[in-house]
Amino acid sequence: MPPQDPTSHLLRHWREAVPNDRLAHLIRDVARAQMRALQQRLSAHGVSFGHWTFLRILWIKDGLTQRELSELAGVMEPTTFAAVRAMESMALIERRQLPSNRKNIHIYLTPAGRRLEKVLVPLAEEVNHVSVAGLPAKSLATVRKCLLAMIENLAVDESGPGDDQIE
Amino acid sequence: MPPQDPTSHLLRHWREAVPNDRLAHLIRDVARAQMRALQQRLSAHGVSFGHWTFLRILWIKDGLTQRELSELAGVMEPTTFAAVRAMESMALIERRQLPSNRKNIHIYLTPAGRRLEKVLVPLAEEVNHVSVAGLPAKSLATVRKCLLAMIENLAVDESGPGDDQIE
DNA sequence: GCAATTTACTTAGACCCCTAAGATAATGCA
DNA sequence: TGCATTATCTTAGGGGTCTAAGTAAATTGC
Repeated sequence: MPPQDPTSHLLRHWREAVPNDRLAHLIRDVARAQMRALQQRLSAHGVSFGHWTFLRILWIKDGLTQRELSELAGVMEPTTFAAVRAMESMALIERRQLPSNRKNIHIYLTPAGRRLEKVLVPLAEEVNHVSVAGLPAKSLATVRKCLLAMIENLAVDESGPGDDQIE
Repeated sequence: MPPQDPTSHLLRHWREAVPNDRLAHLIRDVARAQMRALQQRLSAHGVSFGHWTFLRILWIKDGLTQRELSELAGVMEPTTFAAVRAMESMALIERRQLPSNRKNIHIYLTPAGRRLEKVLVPLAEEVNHVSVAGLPAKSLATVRKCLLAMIENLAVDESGPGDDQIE
């Protein structure tokens, strides 16, 4: 029985042929493996990974506009739009227009959406826990610091050439 | 002029509201930022990010079957199939059946596909270079080690419950 | 007050990745 | 040999993400 799951392929791949270079691929593969692990757990509750991203934000504060939600999630608006539409049809959220502004659409959790917090958050914590098992806190602090620095470096790269912003 | 690029959103997001937890999201965001950075550079040469993944492997060794290519890339076969079909239509690769086996399809680089190596590899190296700028080699070694351990942890999680393999 | 600009949501289309299932060739075994 | 099993490629369909462009409301500036 050959291992069917993608993460096993990944594992052999990295064990057998790690070029000293190509940190990017390693990061990407970890991201995918983590996503799959969470997705698998979420699906038992009828929630997709994409919804999780937005629910997390809404549990902290709802009533945000789609634009605000997009910024907080770090995705473009069409992505948010699609997720919001799907979650609305699942009755996890509601979209309301306030009389003060007919353009902005505010997203509110329904009771069902709010209830999911207690169910879903432990699943994410479990994935986090599983994935860092056996790793010293000090190393993880280094990982966090490096990843954050990489995001900063890449943000400069992305916005840098072309439009030099006034910061 | 509000910053339009997603990485800037990400950056503010992580600077302003880093929960001590949620390493997963950080990893995911770095992966996306890196992918965007490379994609942007590749697109100048008419190559998509998906093609890059497979070209990298084929530059090292071509003539692989789609199955083998999938394993090495760490993706499922339909993903490989779509990429291979696209690259064939771009004349970067050729698909050949050997007389010994009419089921297996072997993927070979065309001269055009092979030539891209010299053009594209430096772009990936540049992204790597940009993203780790200013980070000490020792920290990066820790990052690499942790990420590899995380892949192992997640692979166990994914294949573990259900079918206990004989290893 | 109204035209021009900006902002926010939406649509359309593309790419990457997955799962599930279909088609066909190769292999194993009675 | 011939049937059952397995392996490989393929198709279908869906989710998540992006860019580019369309629509409509709000704001700005004359």
